[in-house]
Order: sequence, then C-alpha cells, then structure tokens
Amino acid sequence: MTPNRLLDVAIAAFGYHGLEGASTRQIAGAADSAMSAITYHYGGKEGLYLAAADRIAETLAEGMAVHVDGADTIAPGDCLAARAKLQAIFRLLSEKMTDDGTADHSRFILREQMNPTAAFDRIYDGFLEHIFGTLATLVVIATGADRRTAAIVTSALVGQAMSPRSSKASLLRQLGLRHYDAEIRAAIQSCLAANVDAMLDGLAANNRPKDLS
Amino acid sequence: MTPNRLLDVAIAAFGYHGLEGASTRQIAGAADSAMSAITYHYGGKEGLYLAAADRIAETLAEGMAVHVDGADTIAPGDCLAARAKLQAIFRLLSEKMTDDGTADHSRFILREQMNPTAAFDRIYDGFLEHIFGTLATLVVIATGADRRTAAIVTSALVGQAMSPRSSKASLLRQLGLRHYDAEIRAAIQSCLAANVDAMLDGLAANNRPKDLS
DNA sequence: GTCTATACTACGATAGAC
DNA sequence: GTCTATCGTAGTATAGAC
Repeated sequence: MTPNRLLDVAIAAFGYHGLEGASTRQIAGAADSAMSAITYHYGGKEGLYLAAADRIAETLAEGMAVHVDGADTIAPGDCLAARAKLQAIFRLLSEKMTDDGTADHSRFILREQMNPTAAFDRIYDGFLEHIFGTLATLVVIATGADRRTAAIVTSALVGQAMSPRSSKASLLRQLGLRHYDAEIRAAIQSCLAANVDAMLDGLAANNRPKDLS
Repeated sequence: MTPNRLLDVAIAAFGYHGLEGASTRQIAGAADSAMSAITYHYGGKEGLYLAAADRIAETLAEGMAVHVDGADTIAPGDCLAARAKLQAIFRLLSEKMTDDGTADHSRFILREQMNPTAAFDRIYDGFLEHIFGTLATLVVIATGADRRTAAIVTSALVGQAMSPRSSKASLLRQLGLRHYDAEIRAAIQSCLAANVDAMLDGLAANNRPKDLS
C-alpha cells in the first residue's frame, strides 16, 4: 500500500511544514519509497496535497459523525436537546484539541482557514460546511438567535474549543507544563463546557428578555 | 533604510508562507534590494526571521500598551474594574482580529504557537507572557477563580477573540461574505463582548455560589 | 552599505530500466 | 507499480567590486 503510506506521511509533513515547506523527497523517504511514486500515484506534489485534504476531511467527518448525525432530527422548539447536542459536540472537539494524535489535521486546517487554497474547498465541502452549519442551527434552536448571530457565535465557540491548539505554547507555559496530561485535559474540558453553557445562557437571555422579567 | 524595508517585507512573507516557504530572493526583491543585504544586515534567513519575531512582539506590545498598562493598578477586590478592563482589552483584540492589516502578525504567531521555534521565545517574552499573565490576573480578580482555571479561561477567551482569524474562511462562507466589512465587524465585536460577560458571569457564579442563594 | 557574480545544495518533474 | 538517473530551476550563502 505505497499510496496509503505516502498519504499518511504527507498529512504529517504538510500539517507541520505546509505545502511549500514540505519536500516530496522527505515524504517519499519517510514512507520508504521513491519520490517518483508521488508522481505516479498522485500526479505530483499538488495532487498529494489535495489528496491529503480529502483524507483529512473524510477522517474528521467520520470522527464526528456519531454526534453530528443525530442533530438534524432535533425539533426547532427543543432547546434542551439542542443544548445537550452542542455540549456533546464541543466535548468531543475539546478532547480532540488536546490530543497530539490529531495535531496535524488541526494545523493543516488552520493554515487553510487563514490562507485558503484549492484544498480548503475540499475540506469545507467535505466536513466544515456540515459541522458549522449543524452547530449554527443548534445555536439557533437553543437560543433563539438569528442566523447571522448564530454563525458568529458558532465560530467563537469553535475558536475557544481550538484554543488548546491555537494558543498551545502560551497556555502550556502559563500552566508550567510541557504537554497536556490527563488532569489538565479534564480541567480544560470542564472549563469549556461551563463556558458553552454560559455563552448559550447569555445569548438566550438576550433573545427572550420576557422570560427574565 | 534597507534593513527596515527588508523587515517589513519579511514579516509579510514569513507570515504568509512561513519560514520554510518564504524565499530570501523574493523578500529582497520586494524590498528593492539584493539578497545579500539580508546576510549583511541580519546574518541570513534565520536571523531575519528572528528579527521579524522581535519586531512583531514590539509592535503588538506597543499596540496593546494603552489598555494593558493600567491593569496592574487594579486592586485585588475590584472585580468591576477588572471586568471593565477585560472588556476593553478584548474589544481591542477583536478589532485587530478583523483587520486585514495585522493578519501577518496573527499568522506568524499562530504558526509559532502550534510549532514553537526559537522565534516563539522572543514573542512570548516580549509580549505574550505579559498579556496572558495580565489577562489571567484580571480573570482571577473578576471572578475569584483559581490561577489554573483563570489561565485556561484566558486561553479560551483569546481563542474566541481570534476566531475571526482562525476560522476566517469558514466564517466568511457561512456569512456569505468575501471580506469582513464594517457592519459585520461591529456584529462580531458585540457578540464577543456579550460572550466575555457571559463567561465571566458563569465563572464568578461557580466561585461564589453564596451570592446566588 | 549595497550590489553583482558565482558556488553549492535541494527542490520537483520526468524518462526509462526493471 | 516501483525504482534509479538525470534535468532544469529554485533555494541560501559567500566572495569581491564599487
């Protein structure tokens, strides 16, 4: 399975170094293969990069499917179910963001979010659109917010869930740690869960002021 | 001022392409200079990269100084002042994160957060340590949380403030926009301000349950 | 200080043997 | 399918003219 081996190595290499920084020779070498195998199987470096994007989208979609799939059956008025689903999804996200095993995927996507290339379309169409859309719909149901506000809040919620990655080096230094261990991962998860609740409460209160009077 | 021109171009190039992706020839060309000027002034590509990190830290520290400097005079019991200061800082952060002019700085730092190199130490020591520490202290004063929780929540708050950058491409697509315009920037800022309040309220309630009974 | 020349290495692509 | 060999084109670094 030379193509699969190449793809695994490529995801790690592109995640770490980016498209321009990674080298086809290094990737082929790490996959115990020759550089020309990349040309044969993927048509070149660019093709390998796009294949890596497809695979990342696929892996992420599979990983989140359990929680995301049930979301579209939630009734528009069932705000408790929507909130429970949001909590479940963000808990899973938070677990993944403190797991070094998925760091390459995060880096790959973060790069594409800031500097979208053709690879972003693959990941967006294959995964991000679905999860962002699902989350925003759940936020609408859970809080009564309008769609635009829900989209912004969804992005903010995702941003805070990604914070163990996007501020990784700073957070580790502030905590005096070198890696996320089991204890700190639990602390991060409970903090984020509390934040999700607080943010949704606040938003719901803004959209249904009568409930508070 | 060849060195300054080189540095300006370098920050943009390194921000966009990363250390390995950027080329000294391209940087020198865009700065209307010869490549060997990089060697002369900065000792090489690596030196230029570190100089770019120093300059970014310096620029950011200057930009935030107005709001951050007053923070250490806030009394440990003055939770209203701490909260107001947090709101002011996050408002400024939120403005910067929807401003394309500072995108290179964000990209540079985000890269270093995920993959720290020697440049991260420069930025952390010159800016991040100060602002993360200040924010965490303000969170402690505003909510009564312990230091570790405050550090995690600070990272989460920063993560959501950065979300217009870290999820930029997805958020723009969800909103059906191509760029952040004035209207959407205002909407993002008001959303984030509400979230900051909600998160601090929630955290304060957890740490002072007696106030609610 | 700044440039031009050049040296050297590494890159990605490709042709052709097996 | 997979490898070796090679080509052309980047890349950084350096020496030396001005």
